[in-house]
Amino acid sequence: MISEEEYLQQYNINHYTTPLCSVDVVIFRLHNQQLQVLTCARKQHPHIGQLGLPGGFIDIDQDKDLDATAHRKLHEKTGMRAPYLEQVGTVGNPQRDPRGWSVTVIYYALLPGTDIQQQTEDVRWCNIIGDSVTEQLAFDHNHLISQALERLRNKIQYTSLPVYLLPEEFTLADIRDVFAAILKKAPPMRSIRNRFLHEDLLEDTGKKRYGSNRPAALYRLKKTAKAHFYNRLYHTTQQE
Amino acid sequence: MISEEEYLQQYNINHYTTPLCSVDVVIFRLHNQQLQVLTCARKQHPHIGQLGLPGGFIDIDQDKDLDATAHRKLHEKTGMRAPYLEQVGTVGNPQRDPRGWSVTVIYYALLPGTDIQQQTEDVRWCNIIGDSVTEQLAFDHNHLISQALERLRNKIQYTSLPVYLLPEEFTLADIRDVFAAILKKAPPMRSIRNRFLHEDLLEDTGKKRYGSNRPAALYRLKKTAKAHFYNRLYHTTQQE
DNA sequence: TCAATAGTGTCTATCAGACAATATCGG
DNA sequence: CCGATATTGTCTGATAGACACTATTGA
Repeated sequence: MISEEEYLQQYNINHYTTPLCSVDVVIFRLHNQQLQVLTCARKQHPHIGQLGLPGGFIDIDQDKDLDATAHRKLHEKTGMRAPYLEQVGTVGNPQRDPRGWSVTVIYYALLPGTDIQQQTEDVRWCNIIGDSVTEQLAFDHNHLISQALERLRNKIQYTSLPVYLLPEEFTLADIRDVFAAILKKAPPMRSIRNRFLHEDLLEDTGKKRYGSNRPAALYRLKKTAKAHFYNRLYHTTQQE
Repeated sequence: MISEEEYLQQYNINHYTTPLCSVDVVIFRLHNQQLQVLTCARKQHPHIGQLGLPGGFIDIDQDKDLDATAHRKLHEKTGMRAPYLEQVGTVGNPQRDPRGWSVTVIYYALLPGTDIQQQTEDVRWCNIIGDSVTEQLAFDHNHLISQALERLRNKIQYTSLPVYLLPEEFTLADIRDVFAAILKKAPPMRSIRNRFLHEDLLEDTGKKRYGSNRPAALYRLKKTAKAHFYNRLYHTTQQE
């Protein structure tokens, strides 16, 4: 029996058959009331040229942990730091990648909403229709989007996540519109109001948004605010 | 530029530096009102001889997906199929394994409670004290237990999971005791009763458990019952 | 009978939601 | 003024929980 020192000295991961291991990030944003996911054209085999999620292999030298890998992928494609990033889960099987048994850790991120067309370089924002995007993505990326979306649809019902999809200043009706965009239905304004104003979560900017109606108060997330968890679900927005 | 066929033909995962990838399972049970986790002595380097979670590498030839790996590990160590198994998340960093950057997918399982000592072969049931076991486990396995336990502590507050830690027939007071064992506090019996009997989840066996007091009705999970999600938390058991 | 635990009745608190009433803008 | 949307007031319903009361066993 050899010692642990000797074992580690001799150990070479490349002598073993291990699965591929990657990280994929589902980046959501709202664009003109439409929920979108960022995709980019693949520059390498397999599925070269096809759209896919930002993601790929862990950089053994650079990434200090899995979250760092996800942050890095996000930053490479958007140049931004996301106000919300969360791990969804991990899928692994021999079919999802033609190179063999492969494992990928799924993250999702929420970016502040925007009405501005930017459409930079090689990235493309795809509309969410149903439970994924309509484009045929590389690997099982359509399915990964479904999983992230399912988490998002559940989680907005008992957390303050909707505000992370909005610009810095927003009205309560904007929150309702986030629900409508993501769930195709929204809780009544009374309920949204009760919830989001009751907690010490938002602050009134004092500013108003004007239209041809009574102006709406503009709120902003408090600097100290963390993602907030409520202890009930809405009734009107539950899936059955 | 080569074709995808050529690329795949030439592709050999062993030419790349990829992280280690494993699955670890945190198997919970209740034993005499004490929450326990199954550990086993490691038979190989690294940390040979030390206690660790059941788990290890994916069997590329045998496992059809990650869940299958988790089920296999569970079955190898317990000879049982768990009534509840769920993926918790995935951790990865260069420190957790002396062989290098490593990723592990954490699962947890709930086994029916038992008062019987079995203590077979090489496995050992460790008591949960605080947020992990007191034994010093291999790798970061104490920390993996904490993560699984945190999920369990949250999830029993809005689901029917407590029943998966009980034997086939149980009383409502047994459910309360599950809460007490896991959270060190329990919701009032009135609330447990309201919740578990209101849904179409349990059925009365007609049998009673006798003691030196009024006998308690024995219930059983309906065959058709899936894990049930309630839409509120208990108030008295929330962490703050 | 008593001790002990099971189970019920009833009232309160919290919060989602229905719905009506009122407020404030542009035009 | 009117139409539109914001905001408030008030009542109802669901359900957790407090608490007192009743039920049923063994000793």
